Formats: sequence, structure tokens, C-alpha cells
Amino acid sequence: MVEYPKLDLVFRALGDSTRRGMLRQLARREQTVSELAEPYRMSLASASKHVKALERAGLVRRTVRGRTHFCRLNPQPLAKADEWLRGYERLWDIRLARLEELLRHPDNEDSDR
Amino acid sequence: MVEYPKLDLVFRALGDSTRRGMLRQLARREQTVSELAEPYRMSLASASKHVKALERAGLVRRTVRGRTHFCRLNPQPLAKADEWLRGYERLWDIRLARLEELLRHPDNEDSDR
DNA sequence: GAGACATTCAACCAACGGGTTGACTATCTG
DNA sequence: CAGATAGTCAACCCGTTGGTTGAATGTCTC
Repeated sequence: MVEYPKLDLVFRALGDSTRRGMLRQLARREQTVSELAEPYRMSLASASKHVKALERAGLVRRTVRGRTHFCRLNPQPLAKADEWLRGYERLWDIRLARLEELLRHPDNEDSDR
Repeated sequence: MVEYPKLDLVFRALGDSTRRGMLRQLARREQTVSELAEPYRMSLASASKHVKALERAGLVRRTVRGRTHFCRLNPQPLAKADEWLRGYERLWDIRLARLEELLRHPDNEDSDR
């Protein structure tokens, strides 16, 4: 079951600041579900759902030891998402460069409007 | 109205393959709403909603000329999203390196399971 | 075994998303 | 002006999401 990351799930998982926060926590060290939930004003059940969303996206791996669930970040889908974004890197490089250029010499305005 | 990109909106906009497809089209050249809609088996109204979602996320800029709406990609939010992801670059670099290492010498397995 | 503890599950709710259709607005063209 | 064209808007449907609460499951500790 080496599911490789479905971009839809990954990006949607990232589209929520609670979950991005959890990832930030996990970037430091492995965390239990309770630890992940602690900073947020929501029920444990709700936080648990967020963790599951991250897990579905492949961003979190879970290890159960006794009654405790340890979560660690699996960065591969992040790399995958970044790979997708980098497909557009050229564009933002070029266009931001052009923008700067325009700001420096605001003569040639033909590319807008 | 120089709204700077809200990550929630950007990532959620990216979490749909139709919209990612539209961005891909827009990366080539400016496109009208109809042109953007054409490849998909859905009503124009539906496609129009997708375009609006991209617009809300700041990924698309629209210029109306007569009855026609021309859309162009605004790559800045993509750069912003990438910036966020790159905050984790270190992790996937390190951990994927470790993984490779493990695959080469599968002795030390303590970090899994 | 009795609690306490970590977590999930199930049911529920309100809001949102992605799709539809039909009507509407505005523009272009003969 | 009539009709076609580009696009949005509004209402609706249905599945998903993000939250809740209360009960259930499994484990640790005395």
C-alpha cells in the first residue's frame, strides 16, 4: 500500500490552516494526536479528523503504541506538490522579473490592459 | 486592491484537477472563459465557477473586453505557496536521503514501525 | 477489576463545493 | 432591430467538510 500522493488530497489538506499548523508541529518532532490537538480550541475528535485528513493525503504516518497514536510527518507528498508548483517556476520568475522591469521603466505598457 | 494571497484559498484552488488544468492552459497564453471551459465536459456555468475560484485565490486576473472575459495567470500566489512548501524542503531532502540510505543498508531499521 | 486515559466512532448539524438548468445581461453582427 | 454569442446569476441537488457531543474501544495503573 505504497499509495503515492494524490495531488487533490495533498493540496486540499494544505488548504486549512489548522492542518498546516499541525504539519509545522510535526516538522519539529513526532507528536501524539493529543499533542497535535492541544494548541487548538476544538474537541479532540475534531482534531483527530484533521489528522486523518493529513493521513489520507499521505502527509502523516501513524504508529500506535499502546493507547497512544504517534504521528510523524511524511514529507514526500510535499515534495510532490512542490514539484507540481515548480512546473510554473519559470512563469513567476519571468513575470515578476518583467514586472520589476516595468516598474523601473514604466514606458512600455503594452502588455497590460 | 492588492490582495495578497491567502494560502487557504490558494491551496484549496489547487486541490481540484479541473482548476489545475485551467492553470496549465493559462500558463501557455491568455484564455477566455469559454476557451478555459472547452476541454471539460461540464456546463459553461460550472467552468465559470472554477474560474471564479481561481480568481478569488488571486491566481487569475480577468479583463473584460466587450462580452468576452480574458483571463491570465497571475503566478504570484503560486510563488507564495511554493515559498510555504519550501519551508519544508530541508525535511524532504533530509528524510528522502535517509530513506535512500536505509534502502542501501537495510540494517538500521529502528526509525520505522 | 476499577478507574483513568488516549483515541476513535457514530450521529448529527450547518456550511461549502461542484455540478446542473433556466433566466438574465450585455455585446456583437447582419 | 433581430438573433446569436459570452458570460454571469440564482435556485436547486447532493456529497463533503469541519465542527459538535456522547458512547465505545482499548490500554495503562493501582
